[in-house]
Amino acid sequence: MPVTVLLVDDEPLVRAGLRAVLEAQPDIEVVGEAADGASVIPLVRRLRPDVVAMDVRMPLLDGIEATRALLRTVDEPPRILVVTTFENDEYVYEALRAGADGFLLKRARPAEIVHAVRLIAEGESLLFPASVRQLAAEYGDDGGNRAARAAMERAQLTEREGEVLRLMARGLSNAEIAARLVVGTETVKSHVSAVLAKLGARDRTQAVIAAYESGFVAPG
Amino acid sequence: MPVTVLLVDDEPLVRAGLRAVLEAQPDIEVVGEAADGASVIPLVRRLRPDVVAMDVRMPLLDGIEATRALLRTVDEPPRILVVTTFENDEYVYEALRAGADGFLLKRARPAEIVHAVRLIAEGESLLFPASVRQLAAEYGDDGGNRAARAAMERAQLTEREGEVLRLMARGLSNAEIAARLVVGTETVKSHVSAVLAKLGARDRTQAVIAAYESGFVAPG
DNA sequence: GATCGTCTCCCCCGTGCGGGGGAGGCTCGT
DNA sequence: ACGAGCCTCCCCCGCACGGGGGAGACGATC
Repeated sequence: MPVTVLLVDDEPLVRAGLRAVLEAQPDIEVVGEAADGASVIPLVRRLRPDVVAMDVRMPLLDGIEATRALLRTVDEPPRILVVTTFENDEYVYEALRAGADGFLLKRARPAEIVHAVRLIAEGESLLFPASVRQLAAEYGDDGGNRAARAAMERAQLTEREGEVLRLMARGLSNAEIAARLVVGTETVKSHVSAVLAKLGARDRTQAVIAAYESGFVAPG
Repeated sequence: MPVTVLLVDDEPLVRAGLRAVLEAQPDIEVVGEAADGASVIPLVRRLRPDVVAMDVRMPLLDGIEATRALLRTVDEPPRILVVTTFENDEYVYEALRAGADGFLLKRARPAEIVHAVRLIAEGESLLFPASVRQLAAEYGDDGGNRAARAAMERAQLTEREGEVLRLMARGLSNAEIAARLVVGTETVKSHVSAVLAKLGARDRTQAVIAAYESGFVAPG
């Protein structure tokens, strides 16, 4: 059975584009569309899609609130893929925090969009804004430093959060990080939580993966 | 204050070599030597070293038993760095399982030995047999495939364990891995535990780091 | 002076994780 | 036929982890 998708975006053009891209796949079926966040809940109840591809910025009810509403009011809620125009959209982090499962740039290539929908449908998380990896590619992966710095800015990690992520990527526990930074473990937990939210990671392992994949830390 | 080290090895030559290498560092001090595992406990009680560099294969009491004994009978036990001649020494995994904090090949370069002692003293774990990284370097890092395969053999991961590690390195939880492999979560836990033990990793995060560092999985 | 962001620390709470055991079935090699 | 290794699943258990809140202190910015 195919993956069923509900498209939610205020721009018809975007909906049409997504539909075209997704319907080209034999295993993906677009079962409905909505133009604002408020229409989503009843549509989801009726259509029961596997995945909701949802814009963050919409009239009536934005993607964040719609995500919260879905997860709160619908049992067995669909997986939620947040779609956005802007690379550095803080609303996206809000949405991820609200329970969205993934992140997608509208300018992504069709193959990436399809890939994202499939991954989400499989129950996995897109753990890092695709933009970051793109960014690393754009910079030609010159060894990681420029790309890492840019990725940092993209994810808007503070200096302290960056330190913590680096230590996480060396395998340290919260307690060890606390000792190293000479602060309390509760403080470290705060920073770790902030890092996870900003990277869209579910746990420290995913955060470390993101650190490697983005070039924020380099292997070897 | 310097890092104090106790050397435990049945070969005087090895002890002398370690002493020479370590004493060359201003911040490291060798405070004692022992030729067998049985002598270790009283020496540790008296000298209270920060780090014990211990051979695995020794007369009277081997490194594994000595490690267990130390951790069981001494309060505030020292950090334990396991030293071995053979790259693929299953005794080492036993020792790590018994509570040793790190792993070191006798043929390692002086700088690596010093680095290992410092890391251990800082309270961190050497999470992956240094041999694996060396190995990756030996193979010239040809993209990771040959090195990864060799690293696999080095760590003696079974096929299933390799699959599990790969999924861990994609950020999947135990439950997600179980779903993916169509087995129970308890089974996945078994495999994960095996992977952690074989890699000398403390948790899945360290295992994933090891996977990246060894080239077992490639970023990008 | 007020506001914002960062860093620091605190509470409660559920649960996924990992260690410690064990055990049965399977294939393979001898 | 037997053991070895692997895969599978089970038990109990403690704890680090991560989410959800909140709050005070400081500096920069407005």
